[in-house]
Amino acid sequence: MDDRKKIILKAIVDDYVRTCEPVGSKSLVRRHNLSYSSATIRNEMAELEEMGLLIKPHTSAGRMPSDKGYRAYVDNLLSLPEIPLEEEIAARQFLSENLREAREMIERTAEYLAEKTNYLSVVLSPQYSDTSLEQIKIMMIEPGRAIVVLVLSPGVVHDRLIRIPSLIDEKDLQEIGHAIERCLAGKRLDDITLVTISSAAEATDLPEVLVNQVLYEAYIAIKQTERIDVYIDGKYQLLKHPEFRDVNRASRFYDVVRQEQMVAGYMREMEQEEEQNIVEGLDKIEKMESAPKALATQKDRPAYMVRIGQEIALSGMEDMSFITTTYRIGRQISGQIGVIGPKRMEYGNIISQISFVNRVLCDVAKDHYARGGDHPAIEG
Amino acid sequence: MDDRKKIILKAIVDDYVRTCEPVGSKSLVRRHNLSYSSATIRNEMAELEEMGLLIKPHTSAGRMPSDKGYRAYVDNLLSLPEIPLEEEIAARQFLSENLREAREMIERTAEYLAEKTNYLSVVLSPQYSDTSLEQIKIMMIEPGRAIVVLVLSPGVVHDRLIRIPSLIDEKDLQEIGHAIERCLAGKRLDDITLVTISSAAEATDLPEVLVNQVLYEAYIAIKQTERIDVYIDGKYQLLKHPEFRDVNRASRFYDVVRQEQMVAGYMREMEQEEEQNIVEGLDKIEKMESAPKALATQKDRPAYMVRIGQEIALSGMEDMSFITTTYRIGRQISGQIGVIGPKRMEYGNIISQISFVNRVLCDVAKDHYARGGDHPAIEG
DNA sequence: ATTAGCACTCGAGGCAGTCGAGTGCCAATG
DNA sequence: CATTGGCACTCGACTGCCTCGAGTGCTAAT
Repeated sequence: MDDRKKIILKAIVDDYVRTCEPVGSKSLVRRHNLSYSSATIRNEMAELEEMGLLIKPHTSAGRMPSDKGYRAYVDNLLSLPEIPLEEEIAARQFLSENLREAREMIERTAEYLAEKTNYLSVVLSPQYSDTSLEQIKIMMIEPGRAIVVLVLSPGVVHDRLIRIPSLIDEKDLQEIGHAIERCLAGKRLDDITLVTISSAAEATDLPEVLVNQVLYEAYIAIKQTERIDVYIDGKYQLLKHPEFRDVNRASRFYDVVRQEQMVAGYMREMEQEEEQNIVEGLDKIEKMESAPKALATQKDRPAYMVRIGQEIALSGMEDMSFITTTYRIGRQISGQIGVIGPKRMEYGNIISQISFVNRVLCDVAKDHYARGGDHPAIEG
Repeated sequence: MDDRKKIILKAIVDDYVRTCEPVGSKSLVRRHNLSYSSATIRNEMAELEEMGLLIKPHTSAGRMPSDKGYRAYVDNLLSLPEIPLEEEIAARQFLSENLREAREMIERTAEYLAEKTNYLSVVLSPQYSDTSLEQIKIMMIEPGRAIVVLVLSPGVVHDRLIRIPSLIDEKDLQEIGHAIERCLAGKRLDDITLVTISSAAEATDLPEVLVNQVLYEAYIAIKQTERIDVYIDGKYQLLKHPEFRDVNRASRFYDVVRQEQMVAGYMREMEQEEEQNIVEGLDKIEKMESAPKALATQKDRPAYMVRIGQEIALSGMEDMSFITTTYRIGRQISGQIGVIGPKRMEYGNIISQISFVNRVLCDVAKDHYARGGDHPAIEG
């Protein structure tokens, strides 16, 4: 593809993204001050159409990008705007202000991204690979009920209410708790199974039936920590985009979004693929080719993935584009950030934003975990 | 208003709710096999219009109910369908299956209601009036961080991560925790203030600066338990209703819904009013008049409130109707259940549903709190 | 290789006419 | 005297027709 074709394709995509209307040769020349006549453009357009990059809604209309056209645009023609410093300061402030729990950080990330992009944002809570259980405490609430508090190695805390046999009293529970802790503390989550945990039973003198039930509940609580939490924001703003005029289309889309766990699962899959692509991508960059779906940017800057239309393997999303990136906090913690919008999306801008947010989130998180107990003094 | 007018008004509202189209005299006669001619109906309609119960979009169109028309319908003409027994069994099952935390119960209530009504459902987490603090435990996570676990009198558990001075070690923290518990246990939440809690400082030998900070954080954690959690479901189904064709209208509505805390606050207000109305309502029922906004049904059956159009004091909701009811679990716990839909709403059906769900929720909750530690044994 | 020019296409928008489901009103009626 | 049949009128929805403008592809000239 020669340079002129590239310029024209880029111009068409840019215009179409702005206006949502098929763009014609004449107006393209006018709007971009091109140094070719409209006839030339027409010829080029015809060729681009033959290559499958453009489509015409009907004979006498202008052209709009096909999925393949967007693909080419994203892979080769993208310009990524810089995020100004004052915005960085604001974002950092927004994410870190009055921060207490990791959950809030994730929620705010989703909120910020939705706000800035006007599309739908999805942020997955961190997954902990190679994480181990540091502490486990069980506390009596009342006869029959207790709370399990788990501390994982990167300082993450989970808790869950459980039911226990009402015969167990506070002292018994303490004892069982200590037994479990002795048995599991320091173990990797993956290594904790019903079998490992049941060995804790041997360390107590209490009747096995009682202990076993507590062990089982504790086990469930531990496994529960691996659930992915999904934070979605900006659901409604999408309605403002013209492609959502069609109610059926909108409904079909929202039917997918409702199934948050499915979206989350899909994002995790994309993460795997992204990792592969980074490797391939670096490879290709050396050979001066272009990476296919993931653009691994210079080291230390986060990579991202773009899925366009049919490429999204979630039925109901065929008309959308999905941009994701993986955030990593230290080695153990990783999660996903994503933006979903119409195919007619401001790719450059969104990719800048998502990479930017990724970076800020990591910084804030590191800060959060590092910062000790320095804290404003008590008032009143 | 004579009986015939009532029949006609009811027929018009029913038809309009079904079709969303102005209903004319002739088709009304046809559809309902009325024993009057269309001319008679026309005369009656003209009078109903004069009374402000009906409106015409233009001269030669049929009539549709005005806000006041809906009001009259809801207050006097409603027929409340019975919920069949098998649905009751299913609902009970759905709400109580594998239930661990109270939160899940509320979430599921919202889900069930949205599913059944095809409108938007809002459920507020319980508020505890006259609640006291039963236990408070503080546990060290790592230097600088701890978790506060609070148990309130109806067996409700809250927790929150806090920051503490990193100089404090596990033993100190225990000591402070016990001091707080001694000082606060059994106290009503309303009676706990920064002053009461700070008296706990005197019970320890630790440096006041350190203790004060923990006390402050614990205080925040306690106050935090009074936050209202809002569970909303069915946001998207509303899009399927024809009144949401207009994107601007939809956007305006969603702008309100996004502000969940505002909606929650408004529902709490409605609760107050409902209580008043029940009293007045009972009064009026004795005098054989009709209650205005809240229809206090026979004792033990829950009351509900209906707000129609302009009556909703949330700007952006003028085109909607809002039905709420208060659930009460025992004396101390109460919360709100609501359904929001277009004014053209199946009032009878929704009111039946919402009252029904209220009843089931209460039953399940009582069950949940009563049930001891009887639980399936450990497997594996 | 580029471009000016021309014939052709197609959707959007404006206009007139028809149709159907309404209405209000009046005079006839049991 | 409440009810009803009949009639004239209204208005939105639909249809067909026309024009306009922004496109296109193709060809011949530069």
